[in-house]
Amino acid sequence: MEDVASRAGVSRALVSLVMRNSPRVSERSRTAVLEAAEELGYRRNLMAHHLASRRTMTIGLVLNDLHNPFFAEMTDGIHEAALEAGYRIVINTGLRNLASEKAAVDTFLEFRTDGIILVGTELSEAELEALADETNLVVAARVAASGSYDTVSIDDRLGAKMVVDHLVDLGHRRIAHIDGGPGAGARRRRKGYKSAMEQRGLSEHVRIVAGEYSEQAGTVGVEKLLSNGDMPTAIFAANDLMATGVLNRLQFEGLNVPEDVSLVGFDNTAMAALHQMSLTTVDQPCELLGRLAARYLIERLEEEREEAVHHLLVPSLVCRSTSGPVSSRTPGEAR
Amino acid sequence: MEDVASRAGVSRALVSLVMRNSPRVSERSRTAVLEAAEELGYRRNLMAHHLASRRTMTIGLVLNDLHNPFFAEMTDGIHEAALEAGYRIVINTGLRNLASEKAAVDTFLEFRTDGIILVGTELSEAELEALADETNLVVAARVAASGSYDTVSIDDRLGAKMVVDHLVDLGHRRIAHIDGGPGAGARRRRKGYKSAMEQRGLSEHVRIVAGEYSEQAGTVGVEKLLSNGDMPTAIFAANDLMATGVLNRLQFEGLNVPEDVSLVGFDNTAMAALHQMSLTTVDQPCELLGRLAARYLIERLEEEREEAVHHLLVPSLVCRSTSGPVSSRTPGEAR
DNA sequence: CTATTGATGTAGAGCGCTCCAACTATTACT
DNA sequence: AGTAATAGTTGGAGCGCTCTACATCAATAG
Repeated sequence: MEDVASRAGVSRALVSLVMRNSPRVSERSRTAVLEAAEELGYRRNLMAHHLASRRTMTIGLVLNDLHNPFFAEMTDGIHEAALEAGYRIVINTGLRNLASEKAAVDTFLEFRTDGIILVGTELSEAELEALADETNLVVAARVAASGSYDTVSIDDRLGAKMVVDHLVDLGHRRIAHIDGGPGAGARRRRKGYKSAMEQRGLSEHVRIVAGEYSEQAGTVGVEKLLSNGDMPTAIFAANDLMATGVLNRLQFEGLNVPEDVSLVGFDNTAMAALHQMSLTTVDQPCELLGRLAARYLIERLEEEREEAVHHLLVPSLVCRSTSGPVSSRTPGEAR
Repeated sequence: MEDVASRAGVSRALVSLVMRNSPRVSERSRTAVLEAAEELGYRRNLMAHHLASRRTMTIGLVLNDLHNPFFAEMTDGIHEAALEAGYRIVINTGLRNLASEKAAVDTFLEFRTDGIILVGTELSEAELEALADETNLVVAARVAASGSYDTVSIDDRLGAKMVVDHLVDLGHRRIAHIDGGPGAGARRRRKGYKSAMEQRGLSEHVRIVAGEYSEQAGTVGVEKLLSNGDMPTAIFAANDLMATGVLNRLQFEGLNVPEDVSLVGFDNTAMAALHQMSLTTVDQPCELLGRLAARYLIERLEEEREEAVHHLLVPSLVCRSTSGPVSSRTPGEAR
């Protein structure tokens, strides 16, 4: 910077002003500085910039699983909104395990990003609370009632209820759910499933198989269902990724979808819309969720809002071809 | 840091040593410092740390498209290798367009990450060369012979040749290729396709449709093929993502795969293995590619290697159910 | 002709850390 | 005891920037 300054015949401070394109610089010195910088191949050092200004204009984004298209779609929304407001995004991945997620968060904390957006976090409420003490926090794809950080999510419970209602309306009674374990919103989807089943008088048919948000878990889930009592006539998979595993395994076992077993997923990722899958699923407006998450974080930064905002979006059911009326065969002989 | 030092009854410099866990600190002062830090909720400031040490121990990773599972799988490999060597990864996305990719690169340059890994870049050779002048650079999923940066890739040409040979061996002659436009390796795949066709004496049947690495492009590609002369008996899509679009559209048009048209993709992403797709495709060892990319970059950093390394992996063909012998119907009447 | 103002420009302290050279305390060896 | 080596510790300069307070100067006003 010193070099650029002397080359342009101005002071270091002036170069700094030009770099931050301050309006109080004359056209003449501005171009002189810019030229000098260009000639010297000067590039400002963000480390020093941030250290001195105590602002990074950077948002840390922690994605739990790069493999799930849901996160990619959400990122698009966040990216766009952040860019519009002049913020830069830096991503870290949680790799679907707590330790890496904490490492990712720590990195951002040490980098002093202006704020953090957690998408699909597996941290406990207490940990989130502590984190919100240290930085500006927005949690996406998870519901919470905290007073110290914002959340943006769809109503997972309602989504699960829609699934159950849809299936029951098609005549299904024995509807199993393969859950998402510690995944984002998984608990709520499970609860929603359970209470909806009870509401429809099907408490005795509630059947929950432990899983996680992965294709693999879907495969395993089907195996468990098969080896373990009557096969249900419908399966509600906790997300689309898992649903692909379920579909795979069902077909492998010679079961037809939806004739023998109906299948419903959750997320409505691009994958679900593929002709080959054509999965009935619950739609989440991913991009909108992302935009909102970014917007709320930026609000905290720019307007210094302190009270927490909790935004719950309403999901909708997208009916495709993996769900259909319950078959006329006697239940259980599907195998 | 000052506070921690005085609380622990030592000097600032000692606290710094503890934070970087230097071995030349006595157990006693180490625990004293750690305790004091804990009590004060002290967290070192990476900005300052990096500024002073002129090392960031951070690798900038630019992914071109979060939506393509190929990138996710590759990231796993990079992440793992980097972590083992004590480096931290920060991701930025290029959003499949040049401007955002440049912005992503600029961010890393300004952040002074120790090096950059570009996965599936669309930058020109000249731009890469210039970039390699400014930082340590490894380019993955792209072939180049530069002397100033490393590349790690599979042999796209060979992969394309394998596809053509496979299809020709099945009796196909009219094999079309929907290309990947500016995408990583797309040019080489196109060239490989062309020269393999020529080698097999099928120059007259070479037919290339312009596309890009997206599902959408696959859909459009099929439309172009349909509306524009004889339908080929086989389609070679530039990557799996695009192949899903192709498959989709073919089925929508009432064409059976592989009876009417054979389809082969490229990448062997998890998607291709799904029972619903069961796509014949060229396998890229993504994780290995990632590991290698990270390793080469770290070599540059730690061993100050200067000569460029170019690592070309051999792809392999995975035959699934979208490719089969050419049908006996007269070509062209498939529709 | 001096005072006021607004537009530009500048010096210098400081952001939170690392690194170097130097210093002290301890142990080892003749 | 005397010297050397080793281990542990420290002050202060400096990383590359921003920010505050102030300086300069031409234009306008009184």
